[in-house]
Amino acid sequence: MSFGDVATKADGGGLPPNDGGLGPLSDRLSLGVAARLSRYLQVLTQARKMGKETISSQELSEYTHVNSTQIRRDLSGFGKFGKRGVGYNVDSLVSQIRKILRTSGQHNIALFGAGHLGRAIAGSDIFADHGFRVVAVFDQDPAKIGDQVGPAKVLHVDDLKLVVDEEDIVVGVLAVPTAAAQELADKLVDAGVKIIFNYSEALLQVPPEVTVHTSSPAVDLLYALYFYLT
Amino acid sequence: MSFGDVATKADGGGLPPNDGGLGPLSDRLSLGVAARLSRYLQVLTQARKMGKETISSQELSEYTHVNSTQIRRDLSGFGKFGKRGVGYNVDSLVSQIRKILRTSGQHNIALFGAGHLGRAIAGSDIFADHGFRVVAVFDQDPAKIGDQVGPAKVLHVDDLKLVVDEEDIVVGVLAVPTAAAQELADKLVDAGVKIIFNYSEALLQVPPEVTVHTSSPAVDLLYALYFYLT
DNA sequence: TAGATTGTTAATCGATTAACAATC
DNA sequence: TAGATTGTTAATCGATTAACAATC
Repeated sequence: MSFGDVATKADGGGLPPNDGGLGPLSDRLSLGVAARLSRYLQVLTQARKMGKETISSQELSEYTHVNSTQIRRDLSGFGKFGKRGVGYNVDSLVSQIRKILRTSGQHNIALFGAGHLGRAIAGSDIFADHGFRVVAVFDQDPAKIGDQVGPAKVLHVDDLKLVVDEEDIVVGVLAVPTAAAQELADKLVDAGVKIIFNYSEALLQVPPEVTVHTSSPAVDLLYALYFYLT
Repeated sequence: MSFGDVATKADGGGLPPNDGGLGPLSDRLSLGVAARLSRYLQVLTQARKMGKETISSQELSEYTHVNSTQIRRDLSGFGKFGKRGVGYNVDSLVSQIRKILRTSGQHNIALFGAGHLGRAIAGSDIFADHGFRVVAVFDQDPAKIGDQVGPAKVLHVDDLKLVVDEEDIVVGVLAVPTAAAQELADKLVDAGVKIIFNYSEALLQVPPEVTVHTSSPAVDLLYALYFYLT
């Protein structure tokens, strides 16, 4: 899909071969690099919360399951962030990676569904720690409208378009039953959201310019289980 | 960086050339293959629920973001599951992949945390659809003990070891605050759980024989956002 | 048949790994 | 210094992709 196309474009055909790994010429990271950098960021953010000041590629490797050589390689492509014999400064590495991923700022998200899952999401730090703010919660149940959910009040779906516009919302999170997901995805698309984070099991149909990410804990479990069983 | 040598080796190696891709000789799947097969399974399971009888590699590709050629390649390594001009039978592909992943049976899981997230997990089909059954829920809050959460009643932590033994539980899910996660992970390890699914942000320390998977929705969002922003 | 889609080949690209000099 | 860890090279392996004959 849209991701597939990105991959082919990533390092465009016949570019100058002397450009090391990732010079400033290539304006877009490869899918793999972007995914791994995001992963490092997660661990670094938490390590910082725990008061850790430096971290080695070996430690990062243990938490991310990414080979330590590759971590050093990924990072050294953008600068010499580490100190030999010491490791990487957690704070400064967080800023560097945020800069590389261009996600230094705050991003507003709209959440659909004020059930258990929606409340869990709105009340957690998981998104907040990475600069995502739940600025609006919607639910189709009229009884829930006005409820306080995390930092926001539950709004009526009819207000969606207005809020997306006003709050400059790019990401929509679907924490609703599978049966309702497609209908609400359509509304999110219609309102102008570009990224949909789907916590239902529905296989969503969206236009090509919209990216869907479906959460799949069971898939991860199956995968882990396979390696346990063999 | 051009490796002309690779080309010469491609067919030059002295190995039996007729062993297709993945004969029965290789007893363990590579990480990548196992991950992708799990992914296909998720989509197939949902497609089946929706009444779909056949699916093409192209359709699977759209939902999984895996290249369609690679899907055909992954599958053809284990047998000729598809029908040219038609696609794959959803039902039979589900069984085949389950067989390959050796996850055809039921697996019991223990859930820690009877808050919003715990209740959302216990009440959803996400795990159930893939053969995972929440057989026990634990919480440290005495007030919650005895509560009905999804299909199970909330138990006291002291019963953990007993239940893990009796119910043959291999997987533990942590849906608890970050501050409590390490302590409970220790208890799960002590009780004999081999796979921990961590929904907190804690960086868990566990012995090498235990696998930790930390859920990271924000990481996935950062990643998606990068490609939207660039 | 005619259209669609698999199974497979061949080529290229990116990931992985070991090893080690540089250096904090 | 001595120990640790980065930054980097070189080699191999697996993933990705286009293309197309086979065949339903």
